[in-house]
Amino acid sequence: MVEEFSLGSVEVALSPRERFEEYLRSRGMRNTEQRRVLVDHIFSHHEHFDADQLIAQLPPKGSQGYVSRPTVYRTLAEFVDAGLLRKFELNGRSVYEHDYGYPQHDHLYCNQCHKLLEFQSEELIDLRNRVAMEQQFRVTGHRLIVYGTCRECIAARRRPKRRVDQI
Amino acid sequence: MVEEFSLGSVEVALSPRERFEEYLRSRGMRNTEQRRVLVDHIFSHHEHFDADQLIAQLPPKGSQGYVSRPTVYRTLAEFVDAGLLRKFELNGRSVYEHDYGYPQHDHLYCNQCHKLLEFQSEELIDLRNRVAMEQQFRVTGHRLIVYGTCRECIAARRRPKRRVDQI
DNA sequence: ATCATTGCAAAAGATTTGCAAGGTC
DNA sequence: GACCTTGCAAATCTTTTGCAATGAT
Repeated sequence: MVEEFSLGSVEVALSPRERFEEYLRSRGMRNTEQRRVLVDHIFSHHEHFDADQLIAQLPPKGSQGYVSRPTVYRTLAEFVDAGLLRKFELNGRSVYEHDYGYPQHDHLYCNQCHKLLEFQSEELIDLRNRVAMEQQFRVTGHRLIVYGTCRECIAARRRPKRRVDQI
Repeated sequence: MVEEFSLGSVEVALSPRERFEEYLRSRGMRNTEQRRVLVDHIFSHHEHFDADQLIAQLPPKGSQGYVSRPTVYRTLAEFVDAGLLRKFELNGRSVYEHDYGYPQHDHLYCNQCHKLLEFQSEELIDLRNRVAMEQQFRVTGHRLIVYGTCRECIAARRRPKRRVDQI
C-alpha cells in the first residue's frame, strides 16, 4: 500500500528518481533504462495521464528510449507501489497522477471538456475521518470526484470547448 | 442525464417497474420479458452488483427467464438512463446500485473483504457545493469512496473474513 | 405489418501474461 | 553467471456491436 503524505505544504528529501532508485534497491530490483526513462518523463510533466497518453508522449518504437506497452503498464504499477503515483478510474480507464511530493487533493471533473480540476479540503479529510470513526473503519485513503460543468464550458454554453488533450 | 432525487427521506410514487414502464412508453420503447425480468430481479435485491454477479443470479441459458449478456448490459444502461440505477467504477469494473427511491449516499470500501458500506452526509453535499461554487463549477453529482479496513476485518485481524459475495 | 429488441458471434478496448532473449548486478 | 526485465505475441477480461431472427405494438 501507498504511504500517506503530508497534506498541506510538502517536504521532499529525495527527487522522484532518487526515491524510486531507493525503492528498487530495497527490493533487489534493477535500475533499467526503461524505468529511468519513465520516472524522468513522468515527473517532468505535472498533468494527469493514462497509459495511452503516456505512451504517445514517449519515443516511438525504434527510437532511443522506447518503452514497450507491457513495460509501461508494469512500471506504472511499480510507481503506484512505490508511492510515486496514485491511480484512479475515470470513464473505465486508469488515470495516474503524481503522489510523491504532491499534496493530497480531490477533483472536479468536467463532463463537457473532460478536464480534471483539483481542489484541497482539510474539511473533507475531517469529515471522512469522522464518518470512518463512527463505523470503526480504518481509513487508508479516499477518492472524491465531483462531476459537472466547468466555468469555461458554462461560459461557452452551446459552444463547448473542444475535448482537451488530457483526461 | 439522471435526475437528482431527494436526499433525505424519499417519496416514491411508482414502483421501479412502473416507473420503468413509464420511461419505456415515453420513449416508444418496448416492454419486453427480458426487461421485466431485470427490473423485477434487481429491485428485489438491495445490494451493489456488477454485470457478472447479476448474470450469475439470473436463470441460466436454456431456462425460462434467461437474458443474454449483451441484453443485460444494454438494459443496465437503460436503467441508468431512466434514473433507476447509478453506476460507478470499482477495481476496473462497473458496479451498480439502486438510485430510484434510494437516498443519496457514499461508500466506505473494505480492501480486505471487498464490502461496500454506505453512509450519508449532508455536510459532504454542502462542502461539495461550496467548493464548486468557488470555482464556478456547476455540479451534477459526485462520487466519494473511502478506502480502508472495515470493523469486522479489523476484529478478525490476521484472519480476514473470506471475500464476501458482493463487490 | 412495422419496427424495436434479442441472442449469437465476433469485435473492441484496456490490461496482463508466458516466455525466450537481453541487460543489470 | 545468476537472475531480473524486456519485448513480443497472445491471452484475458469486460463491454460493445453487426446482424439476422424474433417479438411487441
